[in-house]
Amino acid sequence: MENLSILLVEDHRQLAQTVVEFMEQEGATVDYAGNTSLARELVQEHHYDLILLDVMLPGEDGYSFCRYLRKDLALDLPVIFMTARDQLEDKLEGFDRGGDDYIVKPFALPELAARVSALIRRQRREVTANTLQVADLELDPARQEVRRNGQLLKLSPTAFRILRILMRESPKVVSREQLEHELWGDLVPDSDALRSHLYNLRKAVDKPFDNALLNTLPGVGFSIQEDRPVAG
Amino acid sequence: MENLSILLVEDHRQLAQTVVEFMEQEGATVDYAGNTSLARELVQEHHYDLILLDVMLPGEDGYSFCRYLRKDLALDLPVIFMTARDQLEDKLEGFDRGGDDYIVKPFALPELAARVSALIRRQRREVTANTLQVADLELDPARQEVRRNGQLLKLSPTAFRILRILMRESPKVVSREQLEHELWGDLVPDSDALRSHLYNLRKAVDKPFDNALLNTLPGVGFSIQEDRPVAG
DNA sequence: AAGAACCTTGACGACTCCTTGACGTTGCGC
DNA sequence: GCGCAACGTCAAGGAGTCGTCAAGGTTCTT
Repeated sequence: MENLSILLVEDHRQLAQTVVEFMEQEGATVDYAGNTSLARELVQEHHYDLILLDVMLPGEDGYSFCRYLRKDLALDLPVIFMTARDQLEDKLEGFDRGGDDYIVKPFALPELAARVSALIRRQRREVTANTLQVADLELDPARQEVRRNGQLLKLSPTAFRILRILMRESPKVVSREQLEHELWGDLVPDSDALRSHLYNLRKAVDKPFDNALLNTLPGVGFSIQEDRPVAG
Repeated sequence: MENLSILLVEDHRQLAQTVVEFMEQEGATVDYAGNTSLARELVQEHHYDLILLDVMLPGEDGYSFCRYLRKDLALDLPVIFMTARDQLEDKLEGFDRGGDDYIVKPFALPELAARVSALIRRQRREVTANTLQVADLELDPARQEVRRNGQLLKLSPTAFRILRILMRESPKVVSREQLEHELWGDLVPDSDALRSHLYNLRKAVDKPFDNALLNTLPGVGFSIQEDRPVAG
């Protein structure tokens, strides 16, 4: 649960506070919205690893908000519905709208935490310690080794973590915010240390080779993928 | 559920048969094992998309089998525990051993099916559609890439956002107010910056090609679509 | 205790992007 | 036809971001 960034959308103040406190105690950072209009703003401005979503909300309901996430924003982060509605049709609707899990109130907080972890682990491809591969680049999480074209690369621990994030997300673009939060949580360095790490990472991964795999999209983020042709 | 290959590990004959029949009726192919030694053989010889796993089995239990899958075989396919044990510790153990979901007997078969689908869709990264398409124009939000006729276009972040909105709404016309609000919220620039962005967008999207896709409807808004008939 | 590895910080130039404003063009109402 | 408003075109300026790299300090190893 470390350095997870979670958005909680829930109109019951009491329950919301309980969940927030528990999750933060587990090491997550939690933003809270009591309705979907605030949630819509938050979701456009920040990166979240997972969303906890109540169904019955004032105004727009949770189902509709989930659909908006999937269709309009094309966000594929895990969504867990949390609701008192335990009818089969309600659950089916939740999954049908793109939800990943559906937990009925009242629930035990540790179970919620376990479901969150399970979804994050799958999303981050941490179910097994299999090696990640992008083009001729291989990362072995168990051995803490990175090879390119069979050749072992020497990376600092932080550079390794960054590369691992970029590779598991490949070919998606990873925002600076997401990287920083996953690396440091709430303790992001004052100055722009990420730039230095990226510089060193590039030096190790791309410099000794012909084609670059690590791309910068100015103002957007970074990605690792083969042959991103530069347009004129 | 089409063409899914599922392994069911369950020692209760009656329940097993019910689940098999339901899942096959939904279009899946189901192999069945009443104990983990058979399951171990099957899993090594065949590919499965997902495993439905009872906890209490003769001999080795489900937890242990799941652990074996993850650690020894390094298989990352989704695993759903199906069991009558509803205690919190049991559930936590299930997730802790690498399970993706945990459903308590008795359960409704459609709910099981929904959970299976949700896990498959996440595993395959099919949670969201990955590209928007209008005519020969394709936009991939995750990669932050736009192609026309297969050719990668270079767009500024704002131009990209505008195009994304227009393509999402296509072939509808998007008003200037809607665009400005979605781009900047309440902080719309003093001068008419949108005009510049549209100009640059057009330069990238339409200029290098024969036919224009980006249309202006004076006093109304903008749209992106092929061959818009001239209004009378 | 000495040394190595590592992370952070700061400086600098280069680059990108957004805004702004100027000017020409189109189109519609009168 | 005229005038106004909306639109297309384009360049310049400034804010912010990025690549580069070295120095200092902390932690870890030996």
